[in-house]
Amino acid sequence: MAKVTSADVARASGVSRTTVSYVLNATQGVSVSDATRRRVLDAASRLGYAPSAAARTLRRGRSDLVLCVLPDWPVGPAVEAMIDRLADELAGRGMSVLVHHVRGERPLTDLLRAVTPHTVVGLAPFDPDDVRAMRQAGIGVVSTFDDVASGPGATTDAAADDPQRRIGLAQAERLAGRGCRRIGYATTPDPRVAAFAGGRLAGVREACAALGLEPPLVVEVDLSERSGAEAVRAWRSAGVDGVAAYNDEVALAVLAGTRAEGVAVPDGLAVVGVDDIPVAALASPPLTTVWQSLDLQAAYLAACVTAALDGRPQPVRPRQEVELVPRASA
Amino acid sequence: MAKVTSADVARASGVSRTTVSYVLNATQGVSVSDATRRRVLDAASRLGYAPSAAARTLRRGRSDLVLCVLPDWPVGPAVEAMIDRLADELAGRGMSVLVHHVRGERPLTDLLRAVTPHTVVGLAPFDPDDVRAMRQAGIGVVSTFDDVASGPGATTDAAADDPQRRIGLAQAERLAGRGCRRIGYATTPDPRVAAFAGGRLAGVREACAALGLEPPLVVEVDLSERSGAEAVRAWRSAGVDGVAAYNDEVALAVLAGTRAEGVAVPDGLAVVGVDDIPVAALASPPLTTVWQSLDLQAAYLAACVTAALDGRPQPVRPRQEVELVPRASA
DNA sequence: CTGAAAGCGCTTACAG
DNA sequence: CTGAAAGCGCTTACAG
Repeated sequence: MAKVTSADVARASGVSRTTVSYVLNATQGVSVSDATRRRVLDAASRLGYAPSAAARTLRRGRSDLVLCVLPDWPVGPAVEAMIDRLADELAGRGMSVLVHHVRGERPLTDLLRAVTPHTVVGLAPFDPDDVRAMRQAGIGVVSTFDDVASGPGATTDAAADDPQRRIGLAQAERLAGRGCRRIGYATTPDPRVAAFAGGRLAGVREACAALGLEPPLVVEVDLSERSGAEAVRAWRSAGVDGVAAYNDEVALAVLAGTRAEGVAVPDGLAVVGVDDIPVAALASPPLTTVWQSLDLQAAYLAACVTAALDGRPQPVRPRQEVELVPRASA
Repeated sequence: MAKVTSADVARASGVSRTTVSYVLNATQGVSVSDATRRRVLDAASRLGYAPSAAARTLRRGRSDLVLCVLPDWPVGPAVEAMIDRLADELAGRGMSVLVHHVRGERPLTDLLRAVTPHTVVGLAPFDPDDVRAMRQAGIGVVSTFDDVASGPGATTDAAADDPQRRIGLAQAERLAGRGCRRIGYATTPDPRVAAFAGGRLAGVREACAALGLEPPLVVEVDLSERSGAEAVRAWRSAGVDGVAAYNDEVALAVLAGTRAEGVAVPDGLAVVGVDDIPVAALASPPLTTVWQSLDLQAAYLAACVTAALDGRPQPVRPRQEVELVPRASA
C-alpha cells in the first residue's frame, strides 16, 4: 500500500486539505461543522493516515522535538530520571523527547542532518563548533554542564558552588567528624569521568587543608577485590584510617578489599561512597554515602527547556543539594 | 541572523542549487570541477550552512534515522551497550541512532509526528496498533522482543528457546548440583519486569520438576535488608536451602537478609543471582550468578536493522548464550 | 560539467 | 464554515 497523505484523506472525506489539517490539528480559531469533522476523522483512521513529520516540520519551520545529548560515560539512573521528568513536562506541551548518546567519532552535525530538533539539551559538554552550528540553524541550545566544563574561564563563584567539590567536602567532613586522622581517596581509572573525580577529590583536599589534615592519599581502585585489597594495604601502611571513594561501586571494591585484608570497618578503616545506589544499603557493613538531590535539578532542567521554548531568559541554577546518608561504614 | 539555505550558498558561490547539492552530498556519478567544488565548500562553511533535515527527508522520502524504542523499565548497561554497537555499525552507513524511552501515557504515534525514522527498533513490546501505523507510514519495524512478548500465540519451539527460562534452569541446576534439596525463588515486586521474572521462574519450576524436587517457594523481595531477612525466615522455616533470585540486586538483598538472620552462605542457604553486575563479585560472600552473552545478541540486532535497511529478509535469531559464573554464594 | 524546474506533504494567510 | 494557492528547503531527473 502506498503512503497515505492528507490529500487522500481530503479526497476520501470530500473536503479540502485545508479542512483536513484544521480537523486533525484541532486548530484554534476555526470552527468546523461536526458532520465534516466526523467524516474527516473517520476517513483518516480508515485509511490509516499518519502525517509526515518532515513535511510538517519543514512547513512550520520548527519541530516538536527536544533532543537530549548524553555523554559517553555511564550516566546512571539519576540522569535517566531527569530526562523522564523532562519528557513528562514537555509532553504537556506536545513536545517529544529523544535521546542521543554521543559517540566519540561522529560530530553532532551528522545527527542534525537526520533530525531537526526544536532545541537540544546537553547533559554532556558541547563542542563550541557544534553550538555555533546549532544556533546558526535556529536550534535552541540548553546546557547543564557549565559546572564541570567550566575550566579556566569559570568565575570563582561558580567554582565554589561546584556540586562535585561539595560532595568531596561532605565525604571528608564525615570522616574527620568520626575521628579519622589521615584520609585516603579511592579514585576511578575510568578516564571518561576524570572531570567528576577531579572535582570530588578537590573537595576532599580542601576539607583536609581546612581541618589541618595531611592531603588525601590517592589510590586508583577498579571494581575488583584484588584492587581494593591492594589499595587497603597502601592506605594502612601510610596510616590512613578513613577513605572517600569516587562512588559507591568503588567504595564497595574498597569494602571487599578490607575483607580480604582482615581490616575492620569502620574502626580499622572508615569508608564513604557517593550516589546511594540501591545496593549500598545492602553491603556489609552498610555503606555510608553522599546523595545528590535530583528533584531540584530535574525541575531546573525542565525550566531551562520550557524557557528556551518560550524565548524567555534562562532561570538561575539552583544550588545542588548534597546530603550525607549515614550508615555503618563511616 | 536568518537561517542559511542552500540557495544562499549557491548565490554566494555563483552556482546553482543543483551544484551545491552535488558538492555537499558528494553525489556519485557527477563530477564537479575542483574550482567550483572549493568555492561551494568555502561559501558553505563561511555562511555556516546547515542543511535542513526536514526538507531533505521530505524530498528523499526517507530519513537517515533509526529510532530505538526502550521499555519503561530499567534496562541496564547491557542494552545500552547493544545500542552503542548498533550505532557504530549504522554510522558506517550514514545513519544515526536515537533512543526513546516509552512513557506510559503517550503512544508512539505522537512521537512519529515529530520525527520520521527510517526504521524503528523495539527493545520493548510494541502495541499492535503502533506497528500497523508504522508499516502504513512506510517505516521499517524491527522487534527483538518476540521471546518475552510471545504469549499464548507462541510456538513451542520459541518457548523452549526462551532465554529467560534457560536462566532459571541454570540457576536451579547449580543449586541442585551443590546438594540443595528445596529451592526458593526471590522475585521482584516491580510489575514492569513481571514477564522476565515469570520466564525465569518458569525455568526454575521446570528444573525442580525434572530433578524431582518440590516446586520453588516464591517470595517477593525488595531491595532492603528487612525484606531480605523476612524472606530468609520464610524459606528457612520451610526447609529451603537454596535460593534463585530474579537478579543480582535481589540476590544481594537476600544476602543482606542472611546476615541479619545469622544464616551462613552457602551452607545454610545458597544464593544465585542473574546478570553479573560489577558489584556481584564484591559481595560478601561473592555472588554466584548467571550471565547472558551480549555480543551475539548485539550482532543480531545490528544484522536485523541492516537487513531491514537493505530490504533483505530478517536473519534468524541466534540462541542466547547463558552461562553460570560460579563464586562463593552457591 | 552545470542549471531550470518540478515536486516531496504539509500549513496557513487569504479570499470567498 | 470551507477551499485554492503559495511556499517551507531540499534533491533529482532532465535538458543543455
